[in-house]
Amino acid sequence: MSTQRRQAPTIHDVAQHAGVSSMTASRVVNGYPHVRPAVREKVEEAIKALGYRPNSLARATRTGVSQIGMLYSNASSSNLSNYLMGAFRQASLSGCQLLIEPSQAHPTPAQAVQKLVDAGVGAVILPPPLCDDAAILEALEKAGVGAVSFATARPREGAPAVFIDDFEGARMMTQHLLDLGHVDIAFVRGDPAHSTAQLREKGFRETMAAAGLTVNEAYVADGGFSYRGGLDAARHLLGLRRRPSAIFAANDDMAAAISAVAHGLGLSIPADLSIAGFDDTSVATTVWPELTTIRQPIADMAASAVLLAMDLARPSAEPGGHVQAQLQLIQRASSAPPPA
Amino acid sequence: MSTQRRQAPTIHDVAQHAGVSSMTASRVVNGYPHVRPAVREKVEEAIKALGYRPNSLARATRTGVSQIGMLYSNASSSNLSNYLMGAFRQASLSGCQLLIEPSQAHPTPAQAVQKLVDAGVGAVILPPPLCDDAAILEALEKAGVGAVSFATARPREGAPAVFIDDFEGARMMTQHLLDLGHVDIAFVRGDPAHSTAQLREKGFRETMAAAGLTVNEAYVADGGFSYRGGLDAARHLLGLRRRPSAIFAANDDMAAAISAVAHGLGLSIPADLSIAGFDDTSVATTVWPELTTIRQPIADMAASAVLLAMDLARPSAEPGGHVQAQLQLIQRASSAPPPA
DNA sequence: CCCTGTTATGATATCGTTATCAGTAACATG
DNA sequence: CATGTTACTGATAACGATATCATAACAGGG
Repeated sequence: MSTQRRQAPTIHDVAQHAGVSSMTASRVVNGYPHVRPAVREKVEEAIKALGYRPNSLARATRTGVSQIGMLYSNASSSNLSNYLMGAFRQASLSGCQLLIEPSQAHPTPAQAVQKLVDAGVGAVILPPPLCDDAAILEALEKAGVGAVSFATARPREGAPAVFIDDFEGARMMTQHLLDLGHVDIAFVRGDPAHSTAQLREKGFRETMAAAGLTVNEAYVADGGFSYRGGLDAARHLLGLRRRPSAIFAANDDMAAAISAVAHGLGLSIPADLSIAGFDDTSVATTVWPELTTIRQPIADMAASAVLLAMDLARPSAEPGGHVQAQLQLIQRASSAPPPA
Repeated sequence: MSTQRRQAPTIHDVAQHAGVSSMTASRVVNGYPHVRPAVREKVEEAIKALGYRPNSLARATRTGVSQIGMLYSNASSSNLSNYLMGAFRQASLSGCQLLIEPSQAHPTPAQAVQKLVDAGVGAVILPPPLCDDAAILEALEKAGVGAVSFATARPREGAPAVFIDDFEGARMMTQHLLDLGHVDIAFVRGDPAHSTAQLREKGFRETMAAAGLTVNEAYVADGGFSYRGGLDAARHLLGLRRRPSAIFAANDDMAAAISAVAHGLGLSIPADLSIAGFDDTSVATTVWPELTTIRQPIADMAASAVLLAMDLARPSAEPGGHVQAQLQLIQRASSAPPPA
């Protein structure tokens, strides 16, 4: 019978409790100036006492923050949950409404963008490869809708973007394998059409060179970023007379495929072969042993993208900044020193 | 310079355009009765002409729909993006605010729930195994906060729940393999502590029995729902003197592991061995060949859960209903008739 | 003392929507 | 014809928050 639902306290309750007007309470909540320290403290106590939390929906109606459009493509599907999670969490906090649109649900990406524009969004977030699509960017500019590039390999000057340093990530992983003592390191590259793939390969090659090692070209295989391609690459690399002691794949899907082939050949991971991936998608912790990989803070990046998009949606839209996310080397069980 | 941002039309614009009051327009938008057909039509034309879309945030402030809490656990991580996507999309449409909380970020799940209660949510959505946790349910009832069970194997009477029929899913898949002509069908079961795992095994056994086949107990292996467990199960099953012609794994992770082992043994899939999974998680389309599996409409289920939770959060909360989602057999390249 | 300016606070209007209630018109009933 | 009883419609007031403007208090300069 104790089903009395606690009504969430409003800013008026806080104001009354503190003996001030709701406007003053609002100023305290938002950290605005022109409030005497004594009053500020009194309001803060009231907030604490009542457990007040601002209602971001109501706030948004008044401040008029418009809707933010967000596209997603199947390509990033393995990281999709993190992408969505980070974006939605931030949207909730900031009280903005997120319209998500799967770009593959439309004949062309441009139509997906158009749908969002028609829905009245104030800005859109574009993941690759849409963020590098000149036609889409032009259409958005024409409609007066700002765009935030997400995880683009080539941030545009003067346009807001959130991205990682693929080169640096590949460098970190290559260095990790070198530090373990590996010398015969193979690389499975992604789809060379993606600038991301090029940067990762460059990071690998330059780090090897910096260590004074020459890259054996037989040790560089194409994997096209897919599991299927990874299978083929692994069969080639592990069938060589002189096997590499470590394989660095440009993404986790390919690394998982390499793991499968290695298992099949009776190789023990990581005792006989070290494997490294990139992205830290769910497959990295699904396969056994779990993959050493490079994690991108996708959720944080998505949250940043939402904030940038909200800035962009304001009438006083400034060019907006760039946010570069920090990468992290996640060392798991798939990498170890080479066999003696 | 064409940066004029289109102000989204409001219901007042619609009303003015149609020559009625905004209240009448609101009634039309919400499908309420007591509007003359002629007027209704006029308003609908205005809506179309102006491209009006209701502002769900503003709507929510007035209707006072509170926040909905949503927990998630790593267990369902492979379907996490669909879970989040469906929930957030519905929350956006309904203008409710979703607070998501990773249960593994707290020492005990009960603390995660408490955090949501303290935040003032009107109801929470509980995925397994939390939805079957008596202590948590009791704590929620005490706090006067309703709970919606998500994907529970045992929907509680009188409590809202969204679920699938695991038995039926296993039956569908087993029947699919039988229809292809398989007789020697092996089964890799999940963690027997999960009621889901039990139901799936039961579905397999009863369908085999219904076809007049006795299940060879050597063909039933434990996989514990993990890739690692799937590897062991596959080594056992594929090492038998008389190999099964098809293996049905109780989830996709285990099926992927079976695929990896089969590749290693030089078996061709599906020519030499058919493999079937369950859940249709991302790994099902990552591995090659892609897995035949059972898809749960997780996104739709999550959307239903949000709607149930919103009903529950209303002061006039009714016991709330049960929603059983439809399963779908997804036939991909990993299953085919047995070798001649 | 007035004048001007700054800082702190509150009153009021407003965001886009819906709940509530009052009012009108039409129609049926006695 | 008087009198309900409906079906319809709109005016007004909320929801919870902030923007804007007005006001009060106090300071310093003339």
